[in-house]
Amino acid sequence: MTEPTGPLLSEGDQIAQRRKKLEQIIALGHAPYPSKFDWNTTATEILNTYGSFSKEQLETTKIAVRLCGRLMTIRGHGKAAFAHLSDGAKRLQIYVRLDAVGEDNFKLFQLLDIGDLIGVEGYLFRTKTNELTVHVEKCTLLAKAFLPLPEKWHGLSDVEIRYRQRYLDLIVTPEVREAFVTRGRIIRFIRGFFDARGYIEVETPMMQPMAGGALARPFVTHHNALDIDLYLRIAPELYLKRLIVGGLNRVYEINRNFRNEGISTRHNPEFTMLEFYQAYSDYRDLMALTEELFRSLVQEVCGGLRVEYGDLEISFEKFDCLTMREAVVRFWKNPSNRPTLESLRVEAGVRSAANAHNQNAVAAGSALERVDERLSAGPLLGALFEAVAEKELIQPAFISEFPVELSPLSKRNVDNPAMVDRFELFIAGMEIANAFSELNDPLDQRDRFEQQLKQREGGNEEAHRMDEDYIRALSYGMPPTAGEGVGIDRLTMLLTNSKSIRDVILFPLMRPEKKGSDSSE
RNA sequence: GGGCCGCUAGCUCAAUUGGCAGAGCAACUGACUCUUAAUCAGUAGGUUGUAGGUUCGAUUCCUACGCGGCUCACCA
Repeated sequence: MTEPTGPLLSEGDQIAQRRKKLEQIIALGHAPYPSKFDWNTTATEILNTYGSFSKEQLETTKIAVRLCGRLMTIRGHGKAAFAHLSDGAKRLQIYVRLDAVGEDNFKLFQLLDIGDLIGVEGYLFRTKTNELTVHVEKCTLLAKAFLPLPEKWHGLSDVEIRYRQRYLDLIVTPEVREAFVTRGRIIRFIRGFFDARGYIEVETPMMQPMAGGALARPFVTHHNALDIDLYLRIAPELYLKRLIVGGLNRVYEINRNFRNEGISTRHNPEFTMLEFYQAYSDYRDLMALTEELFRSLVQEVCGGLRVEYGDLEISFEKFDCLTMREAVVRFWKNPSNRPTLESLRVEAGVRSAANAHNQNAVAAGSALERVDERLSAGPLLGALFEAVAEKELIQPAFISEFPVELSPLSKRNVDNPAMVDRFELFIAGMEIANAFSELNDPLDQRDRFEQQLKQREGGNEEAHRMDEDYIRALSYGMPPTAGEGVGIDRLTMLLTNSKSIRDVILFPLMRPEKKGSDSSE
């Protein structure tokens, strides 16, 4: 026979077989790729509606159905066959027999493969084993699958293929579909939550002449007509606060941020953030709002306030509230050199704590992370917190009292200007949210930017840049405002019990697949 | 970027000290009109991630590279 052309053929014999079958189907007079199937129900709908109907009920009231989906299994018995049809969400069994569909249609059915998309019409009945099944009277090919699906029993377990070919993962792994359905519900719930509270959803630039609002390295791109470099945003923060200046007193945005950093189970270069800003409020107001948001969200999505996360059980019934200093003291491992709350108020105390911590770290081998004692007092406290406490914060905990050096956009604490009015929410050892009272003093903001510039000159590529227009905006007067960011991907991980961020991002960034070999073909 | 691990048929996995590369599912041929991991009989399917090296002989040992996973660093 003449060899069919095309790149697919080189991938294996099964593809050639399926192409041949399609030729035969066409020869039988069927359209290979019809544009429509006139369905009136789905597998999910049938199972929901008639799942409780008895055999007798279905016999007396013959329920006619037309549905379509993907063939997931076929069990042939000569002149009859059972198969399962998936609508994406659920599978419904179908029963095709020669005397019910007729000889021509049965020929078509015999040319179908697992993976094909088909439509069937018939009526519902229950089999001997009491499974709700469609007694098919006619089946139609809607699209042929040339590539075989992964094995029906073990499914697809190669994670690389799962991420690279997510479509395939979605076809054969029901939990994956579930996770992304949940992600959609989470985002929808959040929108409803803020809409109900008078917030306006806005969209601010993803491409910015200067990447600000966070401390991170940006991606660079170029606009040809203006001949300028642009940065993919690392945060929407400074734009959202410009809107507060403009009188949009409550705004939120759910959108992508891009950070040119490493990839891990908790980091994807593009990730989704919720940011919201509320005028005439401070960070304490947001703490209350955050608790309310999380409790109602978890209740809605998980049906209760306790969720399983790996080996952990997370309870959203109670949110802990600690200062950074308190957290360091509480989770300090070695009782013989544990610092006191008071000692961590002053630089000397922080330094001796850092020194003691590093001694503990040496004693503990590689189990404890060391801190860089060259840091100044504020960042050193932050480093101590990360090394000592962060991973221990399993149950929801607000951490407050951040050093000003770590927070160039936050308002100083009235009583202690070395600290800012800020909190972060930690759950399962992950930072989930970050909020603060926004710095609205343009002079202080300029000073903070200057400090950042010095760090940048010192080689810190993540330090913030000077944003003159942002200072100009603040100079028109910004009301006292509180703002918060919530990492949607990590939140989704928690609520879908996913241990990798890649399991909640449909198409996580992967190194491109290497092209098949050389130029000789 | 560092460390550790993995890569064998379309999929899921085997292969003894280095000695003919196998099974199940999927596919193909045949039987079978209530099966559900359908069953039964038979057939085909491989440059063992890539490139080198050691060896009479490499899936197995060594080196480099590629891709991925976990982990550490950085961050959210």
